[in-house]
Amino acid sequence: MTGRKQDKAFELEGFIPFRLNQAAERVSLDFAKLYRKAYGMTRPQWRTLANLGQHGRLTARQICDLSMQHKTKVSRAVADLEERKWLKRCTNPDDRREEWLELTSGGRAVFSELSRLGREQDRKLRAALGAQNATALETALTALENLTYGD
Amino acid sequence: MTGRKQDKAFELEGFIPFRLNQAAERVSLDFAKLYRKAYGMTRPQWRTLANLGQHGRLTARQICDLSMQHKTKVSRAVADLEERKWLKRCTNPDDRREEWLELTSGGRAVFSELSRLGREQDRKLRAALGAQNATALETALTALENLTYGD
DNA sequence: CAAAATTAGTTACATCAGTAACTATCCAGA
DNA sequence: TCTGGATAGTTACTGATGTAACTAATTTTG
Repeated sequence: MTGRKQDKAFELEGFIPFRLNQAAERVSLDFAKLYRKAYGMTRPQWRTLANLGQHGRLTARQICDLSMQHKTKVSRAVADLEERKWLKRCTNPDDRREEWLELTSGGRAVFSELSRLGREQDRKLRAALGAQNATALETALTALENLTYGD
Repeated sequence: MTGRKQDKAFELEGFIPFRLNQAAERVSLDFAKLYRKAYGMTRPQWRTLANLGQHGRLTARQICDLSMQHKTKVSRAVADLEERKWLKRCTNPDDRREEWLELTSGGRAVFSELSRLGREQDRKLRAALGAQNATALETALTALENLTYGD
């Protein structure tokens, strides 16, 4: 007497990984449109710039680790940002395999403007969620960040 | 006296859209590995198959709407799934632009196995989070799903 | 009822991503 | 010090993706 053509026991809508993805996609698309339209930046470029803006001088390797992006993505993002004169490279004289990366003043200006817009989006999101839901979300996100169930 | 090279006022780690993305990426990567390794499926293929498994007969347009995927993704996913004999197409005689899509018995078997694995991952995730955090997350996700702040 | 606009779905083209292979440099051990 | 192995970063190749152009069928409108 159970459903024949549908597997009623599996509902995408109740599946946490699915819902998490939908929510993240929706929320981050808004911000992606911003940096894409205003500065013609891709996601890896924004993440690279943001890490340099936040942490100051880093190597490409450190950006990979911090942003959990593949090294080819970072390599290409760095090349693009350098092309736009938003960052400068400098070989580490003590280990000439590495390059120190730093934002130029132009890059810092872009970062400053985009982080202003980011804070604004975050504020709007929190307002739309309400204080209680925002807190619930942060609690849950902290728990997710500390998960090790996959290992 | 404020930081010169870093913009202390913007911390990626406190930015909800960023954290949501990191969490979603991490969680869904685990399941993506599963359907990729076990069945050589891409994400659009899995989502297409899952929607057909859950809802029964659908048109490509309906799958686009339900899964919020671009029509070219769905078109390609449908072609691939048909190639593997996991779905069959049938032109709607009342509107010959549309095609009804349905899983074959083979497709239903794949869906059944993958949804079993999905439920298992969901269960593990909830267990790792703990009941309280899982509830907080679901509350927050529901709130996010009902957001209209972007419009 | 014929022309124009709309809709379902596919395909061509350009861009973006990851895997693996590559260069250059550094380090560790015989 | 020389040789093998590791590491930072780039690039060639291949597959995935979105935009826009396309075909075919339907609906709308004058």
